[in-house]
Amino acid sequence: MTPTSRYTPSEIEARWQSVWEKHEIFKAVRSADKPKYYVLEMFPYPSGRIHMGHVRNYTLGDVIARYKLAKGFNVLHPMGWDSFGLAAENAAMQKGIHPGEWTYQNIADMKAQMKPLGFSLDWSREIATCHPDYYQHQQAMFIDMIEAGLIYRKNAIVNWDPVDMTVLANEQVEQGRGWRSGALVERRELTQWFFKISDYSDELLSALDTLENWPAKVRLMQENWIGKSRGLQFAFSTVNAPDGHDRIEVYTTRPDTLLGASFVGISPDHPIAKLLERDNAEVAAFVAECRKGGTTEEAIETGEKLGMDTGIRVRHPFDTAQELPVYIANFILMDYGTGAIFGCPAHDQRDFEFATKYGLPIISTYLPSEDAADELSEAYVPQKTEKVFYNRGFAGEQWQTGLEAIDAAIAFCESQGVGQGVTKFRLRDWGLSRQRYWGCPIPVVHCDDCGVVPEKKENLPVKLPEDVTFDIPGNPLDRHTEWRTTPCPSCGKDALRETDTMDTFVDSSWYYARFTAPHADTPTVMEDAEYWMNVDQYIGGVEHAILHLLYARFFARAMQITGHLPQKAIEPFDALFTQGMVTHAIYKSVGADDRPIFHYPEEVDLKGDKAFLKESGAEVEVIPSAKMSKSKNNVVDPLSIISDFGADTARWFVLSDSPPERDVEWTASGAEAAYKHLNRVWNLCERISVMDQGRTGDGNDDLLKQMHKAIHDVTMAIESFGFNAAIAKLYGFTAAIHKSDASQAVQREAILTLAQLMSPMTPHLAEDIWAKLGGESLIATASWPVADEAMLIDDTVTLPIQVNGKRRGEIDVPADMPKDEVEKLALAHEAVVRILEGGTPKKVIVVPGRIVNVVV
RNA sequence: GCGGGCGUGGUGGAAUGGUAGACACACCAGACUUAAAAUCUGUUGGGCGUAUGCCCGUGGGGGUUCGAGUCCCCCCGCCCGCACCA
Repeated sequence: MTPTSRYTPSEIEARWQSVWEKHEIFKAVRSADKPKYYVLEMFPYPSGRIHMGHVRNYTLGDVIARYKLAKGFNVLHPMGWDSFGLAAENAAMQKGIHPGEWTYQNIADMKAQMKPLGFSLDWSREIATCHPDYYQHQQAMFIDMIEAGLIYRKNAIVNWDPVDMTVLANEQVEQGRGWRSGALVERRELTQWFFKISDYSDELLSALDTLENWPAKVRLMQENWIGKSRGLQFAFSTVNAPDGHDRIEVYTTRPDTLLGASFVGISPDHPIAKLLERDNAEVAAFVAECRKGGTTEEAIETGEKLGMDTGIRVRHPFDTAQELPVYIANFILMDYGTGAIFGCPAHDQRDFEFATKYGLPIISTYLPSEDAADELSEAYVPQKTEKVFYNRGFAGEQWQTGLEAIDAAIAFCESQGVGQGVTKFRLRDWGLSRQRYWGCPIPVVHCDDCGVVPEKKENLPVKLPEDVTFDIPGNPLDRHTEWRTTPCPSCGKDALRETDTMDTFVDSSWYYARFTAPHADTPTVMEDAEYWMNVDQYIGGVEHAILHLLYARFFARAMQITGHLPQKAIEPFDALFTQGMVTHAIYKSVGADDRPIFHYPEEVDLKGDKAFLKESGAEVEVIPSAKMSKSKNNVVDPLSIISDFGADTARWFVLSDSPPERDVEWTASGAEAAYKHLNRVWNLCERISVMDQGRTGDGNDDLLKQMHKAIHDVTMAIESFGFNAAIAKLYGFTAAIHKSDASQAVQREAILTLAQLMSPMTPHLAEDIWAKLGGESLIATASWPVADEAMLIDDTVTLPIQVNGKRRGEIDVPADMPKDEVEKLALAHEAVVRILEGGTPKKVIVVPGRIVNVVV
């Protein structure tokens, strides 16, 4: 049979997209009589080009959105642009274009590239964070948050990126380097704005337990990042210390090792160290050395413990005759705990190394057993949950776990007036000031008389000036006198605007809320937020597990406090899904100068698992599956895939080959296979559409059963994010229709159902089949098919028969046959009879509908 | 170092504790064709004197169970996150 027409995705995809657009199928309108469903994919930075990662991310979201729409939900599925950021300024410097012009052009380009993919997006809600329509509301909320005490200014030692010439938050420093520039981060003292996220440490931590539909991995990463610890804070009294320092406060999570203390260490940034530094050249030199090394990779790798005896001594709180030396040590951080520790070399490897180096005593407080040697060759550091023998314990039993001993030690110390139990967090306040142009201006004014004054709300937005240049390093706002000069909102005198802008993570911390009322003249509208929030399903890369997702959780709380979000939105993302990357093989050869040459996929021919250059025929090395990267030339451009095969093929393939949480390898053969399959479905539709309508055929019930099974299986698979499994079922169902000899009516019903089940993945092809075979209205608005339970039950089942757990045969029995009859049949099976040799089995296990196991 | 995850054919991957390898790729064979492409059909975990039979097989070793890829313990390997955090 020859098809009367060919599958031409370019034609049908454009056609259906315009139909959907015309009918505003995906426009979300609040409606009291329908349950809502909010699907959100992490919005993109407008680099100007979409990549396969975007295609995968938005396809996953689109499958959910279209499925939920078919299930009768009022679906909100918006898209926007995370469009402030450094790349625009870099482009401005390199190409002499204004960052805004560059950004808006990229947005237009990317949108044009996304449209052909046919996502069910409500473009009427599109937002761009760099637009004053968006950031004026961010400025308004900033002012509210200052008033609510959620934002403050302080002098702080900050991470300074010397390449990007800006401050970075702790979260943005990776291995001592800037997360974007890769430059070694320096320390600078600046006056900065901070969000009081640390006030919410405990809350952000405990609320993680409520996020049941988040990946455990992400919750754990946040838990570790927040870093809660319980310990004892107390003071050593000093001997011969400088005036005003008759005590040194320390914090420890192991107060049970207090009797093993052999020294006190203070940070090079500790006030005492700073005091000594002033009039002691030796100390000054040492401290300078520590600071220099502090953040370098080298220092972390070698990890050499450096210390310097200050000459100061402290008294042990439980044995005042015992005096401990006070060292300045390079491994003690000023911003954790109190910036001072006591060292217990017996039970801390780092302290052990330090004590060995400087000849300090090593005193154990607990041992693995009562008769264990008290001389240690390395620190003894068991798990806190392990029971150990306390030879120098001072609270509780001699045999107890570390945890018990710590609790007992805190209680004992508190009762003796030596310090108190304290809970500390690793999470620091979020520094949001950036010395950049292309960000949301911080809406405050610095007045000589009134100090720091928030801008009046009626003066918002504080718009970025357009007339700026990037020919000089640094922030152009600093040198824009006209823009900077403004009347003080409080006294009206000439004053200066703040020239720092906000960290772009602020922009992405509330965009999900803005989508619920994207054109409102307030940041949010309560009724809309009340209706649409929370995001029912959020989808994005795991790389945002800490930064973005923690900030957004904080921001939702801050917005709730300032009246911009309802209480219910305090955790804005009900369910989170983190998808894997799209990877591709790398084709590599070695050039004349021994340098690797990376070949583009289109430059090589694949023969089996080997690859040869098209030009020369030379074999090249195939490095399996790595993240798509421009430098490795293993990038596949979605646009070329769409023009070769169509959007449906691209969508089908990224879903089909791997579970969505795992990486998927893009292969040319896989993409072609997807295309071939869609062609088969198309041809099948052609066959049925020209078939004689009066045709009766055979196996009608059989095909209908397979159809209901497919409805059931595909629905279950979609519900559980098993899109690859759903597609496997769809392959099977397609083959069943293909082989079927059923009547035209039944085949038509089957393929219409197939089209519906495929429609979340390949919406254009599905729509076309629907139209061709006379489906009612549009498939995009059709209700999801429901499996008939009665059709799922088979009359007869094939039961495998095992003897001692090994399969020896099978029997076909009616599905409702009683257990004892099944047992009789099984025992009569020739393989069982042969093995039993006339004996009787010890036991027969019949699992109805599943298996029979005979134990001999 | 701490925390988490993963390990199944040539490949990507399926398997509510119940027939391991669904589905797809690749390979091989066949049909159609002058030929090729496309399309269609079929085979494909390993082994056994070739079978409607048997043995082995989910990183390795042990255990629980009538039955383990799946649950428990130990080990090995790979991946990810965090890390001078007191």
